[in-house]
Amino acid sequence: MVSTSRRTLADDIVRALKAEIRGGSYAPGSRLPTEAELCRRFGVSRATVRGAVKELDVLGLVRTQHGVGTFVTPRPAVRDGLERMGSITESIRASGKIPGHEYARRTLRPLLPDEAERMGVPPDTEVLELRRRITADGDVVAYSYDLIPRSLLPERFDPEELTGSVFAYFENRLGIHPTLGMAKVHAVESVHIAWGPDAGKHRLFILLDQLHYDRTHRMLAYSRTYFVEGAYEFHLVRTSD
Amino acid sequence: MVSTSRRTLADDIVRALKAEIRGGSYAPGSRLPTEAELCRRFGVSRATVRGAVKELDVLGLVRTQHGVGTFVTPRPAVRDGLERMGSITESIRASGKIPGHEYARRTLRPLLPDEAERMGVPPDTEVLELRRRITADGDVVAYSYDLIPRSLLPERFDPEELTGSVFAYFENRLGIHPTLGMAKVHAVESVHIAWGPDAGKHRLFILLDQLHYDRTHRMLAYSRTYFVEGAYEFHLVRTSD
DNA sequence: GGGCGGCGGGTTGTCCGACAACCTCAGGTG
DNA sequence: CACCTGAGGTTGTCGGACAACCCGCCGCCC
Repeated sequence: MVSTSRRTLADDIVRALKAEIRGGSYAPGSRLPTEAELCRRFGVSRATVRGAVKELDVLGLVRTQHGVGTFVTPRPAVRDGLERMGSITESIRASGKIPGHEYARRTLRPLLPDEAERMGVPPDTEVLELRRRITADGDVVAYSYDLIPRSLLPERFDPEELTGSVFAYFENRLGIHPTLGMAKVHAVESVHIAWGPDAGKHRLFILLDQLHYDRTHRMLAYSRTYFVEGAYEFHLVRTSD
Repeated sequence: MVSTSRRTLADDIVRALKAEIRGGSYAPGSRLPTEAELCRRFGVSRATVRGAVKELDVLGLVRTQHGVGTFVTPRPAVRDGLERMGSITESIRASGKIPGHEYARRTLRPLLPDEAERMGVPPDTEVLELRRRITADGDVVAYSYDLIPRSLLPERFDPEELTGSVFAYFENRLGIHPTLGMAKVHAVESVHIAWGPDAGKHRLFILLDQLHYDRTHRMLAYSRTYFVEGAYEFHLVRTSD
């Protein structure tokens, strides 16, 4: 959950209810069990249940009504969008296609001064530079350019072992969980971005110029991802108070 | 806040603390007063305070640590981005520039079948069609195209009274609060979008193809906003659990 | 002197029981 | 039929208590 510590009882309940809601156990708009019932079911006090429900409320999964009950919010068709941090690979797989990665460059080099400033790290930091293409069912979806601080990588790091999703590598190999991304969005038209067999074929892109952090605000990576216009569905859920 | 009802005590506390945090009353990373202190200060029970702090936690404004305290999260420079629903006008003003609106069309007409399907309303719905340019210090920032159901507008509606921000019109004149937007993002290259004095000058845009809702999921508007690439800083804060 | 461990105070997490505020709906009343 | 009233159920708030946890102090031991 949001807090830093281990796992609290409320967290467990949040996870359980999240899974049920997303899994469709409750029809959209239907009532959640009352707090008293949830107490019995999870064997915790009402204070704990209230904490969990409060979180689901703030997250927008449910809505509470004083004196009535709490209801699962009828979500529009698209659940998560661009505002949700997540692996591109994963979202491709979710759309029923098979993701692929083709690496063109995996080299260690010192950071240039302007890059260091953009990333907010010392100028002499050593980074791993990646260039790759991300594909879905063989079609190029995005051209990506990433810089990852050497200090995050294992002592004995072999660039060859980085073959698939960078996101998955962080999660599974390094035990690092990217949870925050700060991106700038641009429309880009250029024939110099695409390379490989499709060089020059794509020329219109959505650029995500992005800094990645974990929950402690440690800088994890700087990436520029050029999504081929039309090849990737970009959704965005926007909210206000 | 998130819940539907009036205003709860916890809501008031959330607002007060939000204002203080955003206003910089607490240094980033510093401690929030303890729950006990907040109880005394607001004259409420700990249950209420905990509800408020929980919300701030989930919203990412603070972070609680069991046995230590709760701390305001050190926010990166950019606070809100594209994922935050809000008036374009407002964000222009926030950047220190003066927003302007130039309307080219304000007409009532019935909806076309494909538009109706996209908006999820009956095919014969009458809508107000708007075409306008949004400027900052006189420079065009975006070309916008909006459709608003006639049923939301006052009985006696004069198109001429809609002169500035549509967002502000909703809030102030109609008492309607847009809180949710579902957008598709595209990169667009075309010479046929810009009109007026700058016709043909702009040809690269970021398109936000968006449906607006209020908190009860009532459809408020369908809009296509073409942001002139480079004229508007697009930030996006992405998060995961 | 330096390192280790325990202890105490402070803070958040959870529990319990109770009441207030609020909504719904059935039934009565005019 | 319209309106009021009340009972019952649900969330919001209250008060007090204890558990789990973190930190720093202090004394003990080597």
